[in-house]
Amino acid sequence: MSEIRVRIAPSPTGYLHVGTAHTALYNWLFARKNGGKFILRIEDTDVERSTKEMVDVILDSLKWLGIDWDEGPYYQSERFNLYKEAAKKLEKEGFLYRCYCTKEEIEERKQKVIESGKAWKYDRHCLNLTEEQKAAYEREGRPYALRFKVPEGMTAFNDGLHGEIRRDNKEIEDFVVVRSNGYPTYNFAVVVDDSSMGITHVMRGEDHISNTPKQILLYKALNLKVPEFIHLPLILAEDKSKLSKRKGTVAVTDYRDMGYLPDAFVNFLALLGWSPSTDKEIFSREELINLFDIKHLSKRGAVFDHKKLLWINSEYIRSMDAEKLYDYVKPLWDKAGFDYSVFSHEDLLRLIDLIKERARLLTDFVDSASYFFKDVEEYDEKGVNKHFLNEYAEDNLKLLYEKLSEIDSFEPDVTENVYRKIVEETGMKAGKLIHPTRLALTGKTVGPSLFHLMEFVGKERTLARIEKALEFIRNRK
RNA sequence: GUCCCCAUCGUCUAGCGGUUAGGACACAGCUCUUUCAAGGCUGCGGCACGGGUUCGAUUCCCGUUGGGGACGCCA
Repeated sequence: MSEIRVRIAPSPTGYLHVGTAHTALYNWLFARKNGGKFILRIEDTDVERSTKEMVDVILDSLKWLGIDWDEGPYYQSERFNLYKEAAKKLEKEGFLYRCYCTKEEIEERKQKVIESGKAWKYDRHCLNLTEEQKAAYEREGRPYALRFKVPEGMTAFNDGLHGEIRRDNKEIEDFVVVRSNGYPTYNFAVVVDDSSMGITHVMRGEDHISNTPKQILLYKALNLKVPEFIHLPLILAEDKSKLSKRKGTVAVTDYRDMGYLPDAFVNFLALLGWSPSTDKEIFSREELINLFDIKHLSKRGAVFDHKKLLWINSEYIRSMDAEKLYDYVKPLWDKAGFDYSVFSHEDLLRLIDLIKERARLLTDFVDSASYFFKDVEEYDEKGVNKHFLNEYAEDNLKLLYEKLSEIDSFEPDVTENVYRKIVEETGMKAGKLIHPTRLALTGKTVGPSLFHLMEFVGKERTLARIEKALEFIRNRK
């Protein structure tokens, strides 16, 4: 059997869409599983809308996802000769004809047909031109597009997921192959490229099913080998329609910026429309590659479930070791302007271990951990009412200040011992000491184990913050 | 409107003629606990409908309904 060659062919008219990332991933897994090649091709034949910036974003997104390519990126804009040649050949052999219709002319006729309640299909106006008319148009210097003359008959293919899909050619209009500006259209460029790149399996979204017969017609006209087609179900928005910009976040870079881990994101994407038939949910890349199999693809579109993504992400964060996490977190701390020079690297790692138990997003390492690096600016309002403005908080904090001043080590068992002793001696509930302290030290009512976080806040800052809290309480009373 | 695709808990899914229809997320409750998470336990909840085929259909076939996609000189 010959080598498997697959590709992803994003269009640089926007960011890398999660749907594109999804098909990229499946193609990549398929190639890696079977020792094939994964090729990247940039489909930039739409010169009006394609930009270099988007090419960079797409490349960055793929890299972030850890989806590496073996060949490319190829740019369609650099392969015009191939298309030109193929078009010339097709025209010479009578598969194409020149269409001089303008957009407006077509639109006008289209409207009429639709108003009369019929389905529109290009009316072959230019196929039926007389020689005189053609000559007149040429003399006029009218630009023309090249259309494919769709023959009568039936076009069928065997989809790797859906089985046989057939379509009456009557349903297919004479589609444009080369635009009047000389650029090839998608359907044409794809065929030329997939063929010349030796693509054996075309795995793409099922929104391309309707393009496939057109492409097969072109393969046949060009006398080329037709690849295998596998049409993947789409990723759906909450309302089950195709996921789009309007319906939520679709750019891969946005997920990166929101604090998702690439491995978690890939894990989530992999499970959207494919299942390894096990009870497991968390898979390493290697496992995904080993388990990936077209037989276990789903045919129905899958709703992008943000809650599950979040859960998977938190699973990854919790099980990742601190050193690795540090690489992701450090830039975020820098960006937030945190001064972490008071901590040694080892301390920072232990700090990460402490925070990661409760983190769901990488941004949580900033949002719910600022008190390790910065002074407490404000207190949670509900917490103030509950833990500060009562009959015991002030006295307890005063007492704690005193007792904590007397110890030098702020290791968890030492500080905890201070609290336990007070509890023992006074018989009060530990919570009456712990909750006010937490609020004083962090400004929050939730967070890691108090004695563990206290270790990192340290004696000096702990005492200062208790003092500040006492002042706050006095002012509020 | 025409053509095409799809159909198991709210969501992602396992299932490939005989199962108490399994798991995960979410949700609810309990538990653990210095808070919040995490963890543990429990609960809620599903084969769209109607015909066949068969001793027997979630599973196979047909139809209905529902959802989605494509109908560009976008990709």
